Order: sequence, then C-alpha cells, then structure tokens
Amino acid sequence: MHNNQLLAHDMKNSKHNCDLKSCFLCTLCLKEWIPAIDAHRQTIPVKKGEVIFEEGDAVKGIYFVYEGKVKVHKKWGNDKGLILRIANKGAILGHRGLGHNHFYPISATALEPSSVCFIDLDFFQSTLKVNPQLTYELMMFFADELQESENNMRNLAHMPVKGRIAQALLALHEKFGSTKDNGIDIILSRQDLASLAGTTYETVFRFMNQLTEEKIIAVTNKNIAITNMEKLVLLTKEKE
Amino acid sequence: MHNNQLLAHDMKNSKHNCDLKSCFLCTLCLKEWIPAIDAHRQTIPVKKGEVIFEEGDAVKGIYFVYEGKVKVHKKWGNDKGLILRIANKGAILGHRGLGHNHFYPISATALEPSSVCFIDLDFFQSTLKVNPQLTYELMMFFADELQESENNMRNLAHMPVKGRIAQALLALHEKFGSTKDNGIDIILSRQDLASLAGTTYETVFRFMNQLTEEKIIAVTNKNIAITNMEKLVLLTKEKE
DNA sequence: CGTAGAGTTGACTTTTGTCAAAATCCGTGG
DNA sequence: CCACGGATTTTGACAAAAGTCAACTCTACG
Repeated sequence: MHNNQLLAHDMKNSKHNCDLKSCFLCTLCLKEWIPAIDAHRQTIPVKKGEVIFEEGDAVKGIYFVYEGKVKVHKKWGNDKGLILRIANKGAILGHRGLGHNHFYPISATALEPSSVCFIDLDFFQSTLKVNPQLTYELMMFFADELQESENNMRNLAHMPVKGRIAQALLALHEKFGSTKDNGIDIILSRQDLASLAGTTYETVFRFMNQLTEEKIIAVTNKNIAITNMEKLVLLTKEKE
Repeated sequence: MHNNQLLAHDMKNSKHNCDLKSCFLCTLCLKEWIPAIDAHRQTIPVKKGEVIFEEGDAVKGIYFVYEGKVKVHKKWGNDKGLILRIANKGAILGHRGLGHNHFYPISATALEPSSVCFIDLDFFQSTLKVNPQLTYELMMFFADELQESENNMRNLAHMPVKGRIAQALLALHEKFGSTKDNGIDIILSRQDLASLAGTTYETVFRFMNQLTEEKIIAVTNKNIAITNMEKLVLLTKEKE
C-alpha cells in the first residue's frame, strides 16, 4: 500500500506527494523548492542484501529511505564488521559523506527489499544554501547522532558483551516496535546482531540461548520477542 | 606571551583581537557581529583538574578553548570513564549540548591550566540564525566529528587493546605534535591514557612497558616519545 | 538433490580485567 | 629539612570473559 504511493511518486513526478513524515528532506525543505527536488530525485529499488554504497566510494549524493531497512556499517577485515545503525523508513543515509572527507566512511546495505531516494550532492548542497533552516536542522540531527554514537562508544568500551546484546535488543525494540505477537519488528541474522553488539557470532548465539533459557526473550522463527523487559534492562546496568 | 593577548582581550573588550586561528567562532562569524560577540563573551580561567561542565548539567552555552587542553569524557561507574577527545587551543567545547537533549551528555575537565571562552546559548543560537555560513560550517564540523567517533567505535569493538593504545599514541602525536626532544607535547596520566584507549590502568601500564622494551616508545619524566613509528603503526593493523 | 549459507555445539586459548600488596613520588605542615 | 598521608605507580597472581577453531547439522533454494 505504500508501494502505490511510491509508484505515484515516480509516475507523475510533477506532483510531490511522498509521505512527508517519511522523508527528512521533505519535512524541512521550502515549499517552493519541492518541484526542484522532484526533478532531482531518483527513486531506486534495492534488493535484500544489495549494497547501496560502500566504504571508500566517492560521495555522489545522499539518500533517504522510503521503504525498508538499511544497515549502515563499517568493515573490519573481511568477515567482521560493526553495524553503526539501522536506517528505517524516513531516515537519511550517506550524510556522513558530507563533511570534508569526500568518500563514504561507511557502507549501506539493504536488510530487506527497500526503496531509497537519491539526491545528488550538488543539488543537496544548493538546497542547504537557500534553506538555512534545513542546514540548522541537519546540524541538530548531527548533534544528536554524535551523542548517540558517543554513548555507544562508552558502552562498547565498558559494558560486558551480555549487556551490549541486551542493549542492542532493547534499542531494536524501541526503534522498530513489535508485531502483534510481541516480536521485535525486524529480522536480523545472528551475524548482523553480532555486528550490532560489536561481538562475535558464537558469542551472540550462546547469550541468546541463555536469555531464552532465562525466559527473558523468546525466539520463534527468527523473530525475537522480549518477554521480560525488566531483566533485560537490568543486564545493561550490571557493573555500573 | 599568548597570555598578554588574552589580557588585552579582557581589558579593552571594545576591540576584538583574539587570535583568529584559535577560535572556531571568530574565524567564521560575520565581521559586524564581532562586537556583539565581545559583549557576550566571558573568558574563564580554569585550573588543572577543574571541571568546566559535567555530564547531566543543563546546557547554558558553549565554550571555546583559548589556551590549554581540556578532556571531554563520559563517566562509567565512579572510577572508570572514557575520554572521547582532547580539546586543544581553538577547539569548540560543549557543542554536543546543541541537539535536542538539553543536558550535556559529557563532562569537560581541564588537563592543564587553561583559559576558555564562554558564550551563552541564546546568543550563540541567534548568531547561527543570522549566519547560515556558520551553521553550515558547524554542520560540517559535526559530520567530521561523527566520522571520527564512528571510526573510534569500530576500533573499540574490534581492535585489541594493544592496537588501541598504539592508536591513541599515534593520534596524540598527530594532534599535539612533539617537543624538541621528540616527545609528544602533552602530559597524560596513565589513568587518562587508559580512559582514552578504553581500557584499564594496569593494562595500559603493562603495554607501555612492553612498548618501551621493544624500543617503540621511550618515556622520560612522564613524557612519551615515539621512537619507532612504523612498528607502532603495524600494531594498529594487526588482525585486520 | 546438492550446495551454500546459516545455525549449533563443544573444547580450548588468549586476552584482558580484577584484586591486593608493595614501592615510590609529592606537596604540606611541623 | 623532615615526616606524614595521600595519590599515583609498579608488580604479581588469579579469574573470568570472550574469541577462535573445528566439526557437524539444518534449511532454503536453484
């Protein structure tokens, strides 16, 4: 059903009718700029597992997630990595490519079939120039992201793995909400979960088992449900 | 000798004569705004070890470092912590207090006798409003900081302690340069070094010894000199 | 039906943190 | 100038946490 919306978007691009709430840019840009945005926008469908851009690529522009979920991650060696965040519908992507380094410092890979909107850098920067309010909001957004990132840094440095996994699960629950059967509304491989918590596959596996035995979570068919929020929260506090 | 400059600053604040290069705001603000800045600026001397603001404090404004070095850190429990960065002369401080959370997410503590400039939030925000260029630069600055922070995150997650310490030493050398006798131009307690590398006191201690034995660094009177840059760099690459 | 990738498990090693105790440095007041 | 108390430094023994490796199973999917 959102698909229709997207189609409408692409078909008659004379009219700007994307869901305002789902696009950072749209919610903030000037009314008179909207037709220009439509002309410069490119909607790109991405398959599950498809790479949208990769660490080291030259920055060509920025993206917005219209539909689906996209992981933003950094590589480490060839198998390991770290997921910095998961971009949901409406999120901005590739903004780390602003700044003075003109290569993406991170990769973006779709976790599910998704649809992203691409806006080339030149145009985006002109938009920023004519719209200080947008620049201001973007700055605030960066400030918030920086805070979050630094929180995560501290956790990574001092919280034991178990706590980090608990934290990751709580964050996912917070961010993606739950389905009717109370499961977190996202399906992640154990590998991705490991990358999110900054640990290894096997370690995640074992702790997930342990959490299940302790009836803190319940896993049914790849879907994780939190059954004892209090205990999970406690785990993030341990050793504080 | 820079002291004179600061004194001049305070004495006759009708004239704006701080070293432009040493103040983020000054280098970017509008000429006509400068007298207003002077009127709103407050130069504050801080003693070594003195806390400039603390995690959880309400955000009153932002700071610039005129002179000295200030660590920006997050607490964890009552003894441990994590140093996020060390602000040098000219650096902005407390900008993390922008964003939507109106409490500082971090603390700032002077590492040496320093002098900081305080600008209240209201005034700073009005400056941003009349000066989109400043907002833009600030956004870029945030983008850069975010990149750096996320780099550090990955390192914290996957680089072994030895590599992180090596990394920290290299970063310090890069940032603070060296004195004539080739030592890194900053004096840090082992505890601070530990917090910077995200590890414990004793671990830092042992590795510093090891690095000294391997003739990679040399420590004389609290001052650390890198004597074998190549090997140090190698340590940061291990296991990649 | 076979293969690749994800999940499962156990045994083992290494790294790193913790604790505790001694040694040393340093500023202050006598 | 010295003695004192507190902080920092130094060291060792030990424990726990977490990663590595290897093998085996399951499942989806062409």
